[in-house]
Amino acid sequence: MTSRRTTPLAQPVLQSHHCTIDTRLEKLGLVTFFQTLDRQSLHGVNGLFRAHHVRQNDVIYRQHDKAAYLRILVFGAVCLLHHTESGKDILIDLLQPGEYFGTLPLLGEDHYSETAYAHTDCCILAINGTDFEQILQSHPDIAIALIGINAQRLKKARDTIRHLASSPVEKRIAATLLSLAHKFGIKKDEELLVQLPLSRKNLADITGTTTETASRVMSHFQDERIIKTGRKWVSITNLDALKQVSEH
Amino acid sequence: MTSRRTTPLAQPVLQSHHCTIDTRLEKLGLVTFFQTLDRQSLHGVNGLFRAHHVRQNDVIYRQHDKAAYLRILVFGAVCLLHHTESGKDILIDLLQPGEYFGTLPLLGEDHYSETAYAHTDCCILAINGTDFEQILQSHPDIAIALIGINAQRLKKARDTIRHLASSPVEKRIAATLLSLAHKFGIKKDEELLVQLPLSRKNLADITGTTTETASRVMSHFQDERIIKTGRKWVSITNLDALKQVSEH
DNA sequence: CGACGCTTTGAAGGCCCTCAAATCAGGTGG
DNA sequence: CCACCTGATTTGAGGGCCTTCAAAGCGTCG
Repeated sequence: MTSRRTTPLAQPVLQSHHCTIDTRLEKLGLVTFFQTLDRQSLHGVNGLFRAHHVRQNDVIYRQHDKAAYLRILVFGAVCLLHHTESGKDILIDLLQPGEYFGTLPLLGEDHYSETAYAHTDCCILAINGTDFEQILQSHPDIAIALIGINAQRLKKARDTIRHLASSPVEKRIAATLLSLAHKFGIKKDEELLVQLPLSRKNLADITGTTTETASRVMSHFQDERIIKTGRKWVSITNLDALKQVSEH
Repeated sequence: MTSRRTTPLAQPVLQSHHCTIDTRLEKLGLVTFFQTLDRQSLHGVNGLFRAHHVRQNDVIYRQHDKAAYLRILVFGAVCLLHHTESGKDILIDLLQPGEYFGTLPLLGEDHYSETAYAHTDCCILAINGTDFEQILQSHPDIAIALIGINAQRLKKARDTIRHLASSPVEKRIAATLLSLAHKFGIKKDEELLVQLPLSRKNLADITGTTTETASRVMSHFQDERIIKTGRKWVSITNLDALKQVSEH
């Protein structure tokens, strides 16, 4: 290690083996709505997807573009965000491998209502509307599972609304850190490291506040020994204290 | 008219004919996810629903109750709201006839995540999980339509998030009035009357503000001749001006 | 008519945004 | 390996939007 890096984040690199048939099948099987499929059906479904590699910060699709593909993240992290007329961005979600995104006219939306970009280097599978409709028509189970996933997402969105409408910034940020730790956290020593580049601006866009306020809150949490944090990384050192703040 | 009522709202009364077979079929057919069914299938589906009458302010189900029925509103208006620990309520949605609400474990949620109550007297159809699963399994079209409806709801929730995170109260209230007018508005003279009891507190709970602030904004709009308003009613007199405020 | 509850209005104060500038980490190229 | 440069983060001061608390006004219903 001759490097001077101080970030504790692992920096995974996208390699060819991430898109072998085996990995693809594994990730497809991970997607909740394909979980009921056996290996053979999975093979059939796999053939309908095309794989793409995208570099960090590359845009995958833009808000208002015509909805053309449903996508599944195989490797990396994808960021979904809304642009508002006022210029402020809202970070809707950060996705991990196995999650789906994008939409299709078939699913009731003619245009993407958010922009998706590669938060890190990514490998992504895409399927068009015709092929996906074929899958849904022949596997009602998958359609039902998809309904369930969407219900979860709706619930999550409503939680966000509740927080925005009734919680002060400190509480919202605490709740956001907990949810990110739940999704991207890995145990490291006695800490819970959020394995994901996460800037103050990212945090601000998730919680609907400003970079400066997010910074102030994070500094405060660090003073209280609840977290350790640096440039684009966070590690939670006192989970209970953070929960306390988020519930207060 | 010997009454001293000054509210311009019509006060529809729940009567027996609202739950005749014909009305039930009509409303079932109205629900987006049953739109593809022919009359005969609709008859079959209808047999699986049970009708209930509820009085204004009666609770239909409570947040955290075990999810047991999917419901369809046939007559009246239903109000969905979240309770927060801090005691503040968030009004998620006001439903009109033809909309569905409630959920089922089948759809990915074991418990209701909001409370539903009758905003006016209502007639409601309910179906249990077993029967609904049977419908979904035999009609993939319906499952797909349901996915579309949920996508719409998710989109709407994200719009709300965007507004809460980046718009001042006045803009949020203007947007809310427009959306309510779109859903419940009826032309009356040169105005657009929102045919729904709507208190300042209701408005505040939808927009994530307080009764007092909602009142101040509404008074301001009335001063500007954009709306006419009174106890639990609103009528929009200058739609363009309201749009202007909401877009600013 | 009388009372309850919805609505309005006022004043004070706090939370958070805005604007501005300094500091710092990490990558780059010499 | 070091100096520089870019972009992220921190910190401060000021001010505005909204909430909170209080109290008065007024429509509706019994």
